[in-house]
Amino acid sequence: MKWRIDPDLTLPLHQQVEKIIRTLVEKPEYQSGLMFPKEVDIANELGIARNTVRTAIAKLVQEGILVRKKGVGTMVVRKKLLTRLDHWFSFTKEMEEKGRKIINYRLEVKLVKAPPELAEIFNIKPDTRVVEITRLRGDEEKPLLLSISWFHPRTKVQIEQDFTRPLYKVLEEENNVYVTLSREDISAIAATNDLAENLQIKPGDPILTRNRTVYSSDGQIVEYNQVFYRGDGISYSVEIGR
Amino acid sequence: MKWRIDPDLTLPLHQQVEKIIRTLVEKPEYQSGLMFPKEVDIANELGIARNTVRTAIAKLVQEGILVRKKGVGTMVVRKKLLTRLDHWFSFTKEMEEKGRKIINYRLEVKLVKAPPELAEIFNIKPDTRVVEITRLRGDEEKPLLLSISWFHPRTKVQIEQDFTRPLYKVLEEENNVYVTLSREDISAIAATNDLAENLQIKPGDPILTRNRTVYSSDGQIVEYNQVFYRGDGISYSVEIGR
DNA sequence: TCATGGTATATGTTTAAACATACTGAAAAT
DNA sequence: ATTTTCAGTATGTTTAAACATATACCATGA
Repeated sequence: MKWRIDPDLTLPLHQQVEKIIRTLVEKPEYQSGLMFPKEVDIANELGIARNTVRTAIAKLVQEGILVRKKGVGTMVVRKKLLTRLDHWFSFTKEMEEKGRKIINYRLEVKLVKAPPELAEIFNIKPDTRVVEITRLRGDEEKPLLLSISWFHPRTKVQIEQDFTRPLYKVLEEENNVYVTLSREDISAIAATNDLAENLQIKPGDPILTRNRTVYSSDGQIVEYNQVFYRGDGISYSVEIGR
Repeated sequence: MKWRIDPDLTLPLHQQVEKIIRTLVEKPEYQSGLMFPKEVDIANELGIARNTVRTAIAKLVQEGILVRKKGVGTMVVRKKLLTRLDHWFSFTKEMEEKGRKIINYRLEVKLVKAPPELAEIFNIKPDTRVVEITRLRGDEEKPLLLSISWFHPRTKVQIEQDFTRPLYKVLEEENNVYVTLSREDISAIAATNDLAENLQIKPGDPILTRNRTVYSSDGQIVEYNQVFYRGDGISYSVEIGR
């Protein structure tokens, strides 16, 4: 048996393997899309059981660093990703858990020319036509958020599809796209006139925005999404002593 | 053309077990702290291998629904939790990844009487003394965030401790507290005079706030934390065509 | 040409068994 | 009374092996 124990004395084998794989992942070959060594090979190479390698790999899959596909192999996810799929609908879910019913004020699907910034994100030619979905959603009382999504042409999303169903289900069943990861940015901005009108607040009022880049299981961009939340719409924070 | 077959017919065993455990978890006995059945028992009860039960449980642990302790057993985490530990420092990390050096403008540690709202969250008597840590952090140019933390008396955090090190390390090594989960609320507000002065912006400017309740591995509250970010400090969102 | 079908391949599932280790609590020693 | 020791318990680790299944690719036949 091989003992390559570097730092810790008796670290579990699968954690040692995890470390090894973590450094492997950094190698440019794999970063640029080369198929990762198959688990059986890694196991043989290290002289350990396949299952031990599997638990190590599983951890990295769970972290969104590796993506696996049955019958195909394992690949390194290209970008640094921040959010897991199960974080996906956190905002909506959170609101639903608070007992608020979500209703759609407006749902608009159209084909538009990709603005330059979007073209750059998608890595496509500017003015390529992409599907744009605008949603204005809220509770019975008032609109709470404005969401705008664009889909990469690769996904073959059509404007005729039924977007009233949950988006990830539509993409899976109709477009054969499996979303798994997203990168997001959150910030606070002051409402523009346009946003203020949509969300029925005053221009300059605080707005919470979230920009998401959504990736499929094979690491390719599926969707770019911007959401604008009313500052008073999401959270009922307790303000403490100040 | 292929259509949908009944999904549950040949679902993997461990996923079926996962479902079973998910419903088990809902039972009030477990919600209120009763030790969860041990994996060997579950395995015998269902007549399957221990390993299969383990993979099912592992999934729920990963989701933060269950907490396990070697030699003790498995417990249901009491509250609905939103964030995983690895999401913990996302904001700070994100900034660091963007190449910005974070510097501390102010670090203040004091013993204060718990305000009523905090006392309620901590479930302690009002005016109980708790440790409060205030941090004003930012880049070379300007402060970016104001963070205020309070620690539950149970943690035995002392004002003499060294809080310049990463907080979770301090808690682990000095207080024997292992933080694993947090519940958070994010919203946008307009800057109060006090906040505006601290963050060097104008009153009324948008601020991103995040309120976190931090739990230890045994499901008890460790820390309550409020952070106020400059609206323009966190993200460099690409604004698209509007 | 295009659809069909088969096969090699890589991951996914499941079992069983042995040993390791952290924690608890009670008994024994100080 | 306090500490130490020890055994029981529940989870953690690791191996090995067999079978299942999704995918890709190639060969065959309409």
